[in-house]
Amino acid sequence: MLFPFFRLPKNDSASVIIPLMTRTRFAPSPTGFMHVGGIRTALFAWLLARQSDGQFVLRLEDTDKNREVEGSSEHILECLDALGLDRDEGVDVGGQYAPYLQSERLDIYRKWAQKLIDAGRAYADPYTSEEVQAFREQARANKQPFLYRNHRPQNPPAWDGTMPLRFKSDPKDYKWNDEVMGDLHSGPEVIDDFILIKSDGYPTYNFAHIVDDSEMKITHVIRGQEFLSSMPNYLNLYEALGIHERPKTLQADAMQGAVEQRTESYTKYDEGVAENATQQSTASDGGATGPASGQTDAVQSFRPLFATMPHIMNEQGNKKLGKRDGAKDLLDYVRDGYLPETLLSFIATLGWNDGTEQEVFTRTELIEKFRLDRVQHSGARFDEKRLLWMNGQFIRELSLDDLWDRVADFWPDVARDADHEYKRQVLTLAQDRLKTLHDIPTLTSYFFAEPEPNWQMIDDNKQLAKLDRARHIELLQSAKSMLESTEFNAEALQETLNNLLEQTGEKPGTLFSLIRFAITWAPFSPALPETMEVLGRERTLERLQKSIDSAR
RNA sequence: GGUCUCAUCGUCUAACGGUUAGGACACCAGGUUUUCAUCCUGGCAAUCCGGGUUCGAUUCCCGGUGAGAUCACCA
Repeated sequence: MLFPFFRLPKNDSASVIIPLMTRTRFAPSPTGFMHVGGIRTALFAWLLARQSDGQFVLRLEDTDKNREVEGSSEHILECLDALGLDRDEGVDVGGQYAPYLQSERLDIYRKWAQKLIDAGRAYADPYTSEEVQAFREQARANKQPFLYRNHRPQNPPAWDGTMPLRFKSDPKDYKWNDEVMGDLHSGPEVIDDFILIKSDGYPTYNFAHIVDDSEMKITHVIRGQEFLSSMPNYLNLYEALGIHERPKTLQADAMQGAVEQRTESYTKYDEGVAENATQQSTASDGGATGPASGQTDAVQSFRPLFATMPHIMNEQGNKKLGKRDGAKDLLDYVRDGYLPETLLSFIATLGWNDGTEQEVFTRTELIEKFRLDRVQHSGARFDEKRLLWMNGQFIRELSLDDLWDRVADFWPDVARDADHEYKRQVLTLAQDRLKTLHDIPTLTSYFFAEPEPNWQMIDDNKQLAKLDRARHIELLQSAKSMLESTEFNAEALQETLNNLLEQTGEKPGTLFSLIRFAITWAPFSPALPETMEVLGRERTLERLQKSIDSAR
């Protein structure tokens, strides 16, 4: 019922969808490397912010000091940077709601917790973890779901910070709307007294994210399906904190107010024009939660909209993709020669499409076309073959200059000191054969180093195996003598090769394969005339002779 | 076990209740006067099952079944 987009009535042109001013956040915990699942959540949040001139916030949820992994904060930033997901606010760039590191916000959580205690909605948990565990096992033995609130202490001690602080829940039915999943509902049986603050003084995710999203005026919470079953608890906590759903009318007003100024907003990101965001939030009558709005305190109490992403499944399709189940570090894909554009497009289309038959999207297209209500409800499997195909598509679209810059780290060692212009020629030939930048060495090595003849390759070839060795040599000798008097450009070479074809009476598949092997000794290579042109007369003829000499 | 979510070719997916169920990846075949690749053409291949509503159901409803998630002092 609450849609983040407002569709204008159709006038003369096609209908225009005006995005609501959004503040989204990506809030990972620094507990290891990032995989496609995490980065997709970040991407969608980023797209939502960018398509509405909103803000994208990076918050780090480092409240579990036991699971924290050294260096993962830097890793997260590296991943976001690799895909060009820039932050408007966050741990690395600051912002008016700093700090964005949860471990530096403990006093804030403490303050909010105190409000709950004062209101009688939070209490100290007097049990030891062993005692709670016993309750849990008892419930299991009775085939009952475990609910802590069934053991809620009659007279809990005053909370001194050494015990966990629990939420005193108020179990009830809930109905709510999810921007992706649609209308959802739950019963009281799933609501429980969960822990707000742990005995080590850190808040749990369940508490901290609600506090922070509210303080940071987040409008859209995007997260995975694993949080769906916690939603009723969150709704109960929002209620206890007096944070209400954003009224529909206010939202509509906000969008209406934004209409005049937003009609051209799509192109602003690419043009680097985003600084009028604050003006707009003022103009939108406080409905848009711009930080500079004079009415932010009123806005602050609104609950964000929720968008639940389907899981990305492992390759067997039987489990949520996870770090322990073969999920790869996103940066590994970059190291393996996948383009950021590919990853962006691929990850976006993992559970989303625009309803047309378009398969590949540029960054700008994603910003224009992404819609939460077109996100899939069911989990999608990660298909590396499709990723490979898509990468080839993007590589072929690159200009030579662009490709040149990107392959700098992928050349084989033998190419290190090669002539700049020569390397560019080689790259030109290789471009439409590359699937990843990592393919560069296998595709180009023989342009830089003399290949070792390997007649086994010829004997393994179906066509060439039909001829005997003497014929192989005879053909190569004919080729060599004809090529000696040929100008070494692709056109002339092609003509010579055609003449040779006529003269020898061989089929192209036979003759050209033989020559190709004798020159490259590689399983595959670019077209023959072009290859010879780039190699040059001297080297081509030398290699032919060497191959003839090595025949056994 | 409780609760929640999901269900179209092998995979990713499209289809205001009326389509020969469309596209893409993969695979197979053919073509582009060499191979691998690119590119082009063609082929294979799907609505989980059972009821109901309807003139008509992939689509709406109910029930199965299957899959996933969750039930932490993790996020």
